[in-house]
Amino acid sequence: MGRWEPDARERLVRAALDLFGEQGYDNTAVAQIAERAGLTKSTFFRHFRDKREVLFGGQDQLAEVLTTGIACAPEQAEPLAAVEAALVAVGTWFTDEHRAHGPQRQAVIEDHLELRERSALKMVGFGVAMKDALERRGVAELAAAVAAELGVLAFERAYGTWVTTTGDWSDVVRRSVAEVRTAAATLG
Amino acid sequence: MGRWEPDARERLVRAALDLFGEQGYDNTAVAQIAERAGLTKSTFFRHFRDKREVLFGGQDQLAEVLTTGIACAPEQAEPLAAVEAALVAVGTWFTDEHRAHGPQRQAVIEDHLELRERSALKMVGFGVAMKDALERRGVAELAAAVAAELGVLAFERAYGTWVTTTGDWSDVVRRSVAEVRTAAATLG
DNA sequence: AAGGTGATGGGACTTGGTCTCATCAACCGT
DNA sequence: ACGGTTGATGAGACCAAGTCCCATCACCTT
Repeated sequence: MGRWEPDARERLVRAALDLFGEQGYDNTAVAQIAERAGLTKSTFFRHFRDKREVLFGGQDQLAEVLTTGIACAPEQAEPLAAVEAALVAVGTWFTDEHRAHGPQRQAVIEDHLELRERSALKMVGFGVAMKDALERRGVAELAAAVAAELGVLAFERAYGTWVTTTGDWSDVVRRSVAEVRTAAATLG
Repeated sequence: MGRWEPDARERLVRAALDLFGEQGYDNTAVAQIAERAGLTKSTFFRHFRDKREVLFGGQDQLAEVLTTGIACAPEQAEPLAAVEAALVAVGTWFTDEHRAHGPQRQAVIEDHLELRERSALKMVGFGVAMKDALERRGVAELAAAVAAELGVLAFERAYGTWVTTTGDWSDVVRRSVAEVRTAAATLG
């Protein structure tokens, strides 16, 4: 295991969040993050692809959750229903710590272009994951793309309200999907 | 104007595209691009925010085209119709050179994560631009978000087929919007 | 006790990106 | 024609991100 203390990855995340809050994202060097976590720059880059990723770590698992969530949805469920099921399933992945650090994490991301960029990429990844999963269910390519895109939109909106309220994730996300669905239906 | 030759920006773009094609994106240093263009690293970064941006330069204008395109759409046009009008208007911005370099540009972007990341950010920007423009027309926030998102989807699909065929942009994009619209309508 | 494994430390190295100052061409008014 | 202004460029120092390679140490297995 670790050469000294365990949980190196989590220590790095916590150190990064703290330092970003204290002195800002740009004024914080990777070496400094590692130092506070009792590690070194080398180790940081073994755990995270780059400096940005420390704020998005683990979101790759989320794509898997979405994929299996759609795959395991009831067979007769229409595309958006399957998407909704998958988004609800994400709730089991959201930890309390996630919700606690949520706002401050979002704040850092909001005012740094390179972080919004990474966020955008993650969202695209979610969309692709959902689209592929839908197609594996037999949904037509175009319909899958549209449903996935609307799913991403619903997810973003749900997450935004979830981190700023006390509501239950499943409630929030179901409401969000319903809103997006009716909006899409009453569009053309 | 320029100290020596004019069109420094375009020369940089061309040099970058050539070098990326010859030796790959990662193996090409900014200094090298600048050198081939008869300039220096300093000048490169005066024209482009970073190395990636040389492949996406000018897309900020495109956001403006979308914004004004939506603003100038017929008043009684529903959201997606306004979006369609804006997307069609983009055709006047697409140059022949754009279409010529399109495929090779896309190829470079496709297999470099950092470039797909930048692309994703641009798309988000287009979405925001369209959403804001729609809201300024009085469209409800949610409906604007949905229409904008579907617009981005239609745009991406249209661009993908446009660069690989010989069709007219307005034809391609109108068809794409129509497809997305019916797909969205027959979803829930 | 000996060897293997996996994570870490450490440091050299490349390059993206910033910053500052000097330079030079074109423009403008006199 | 002359001198000052403007704007883009050149040059180089500088910092931090990210890569690479190898030594090191804890832990586990045999």
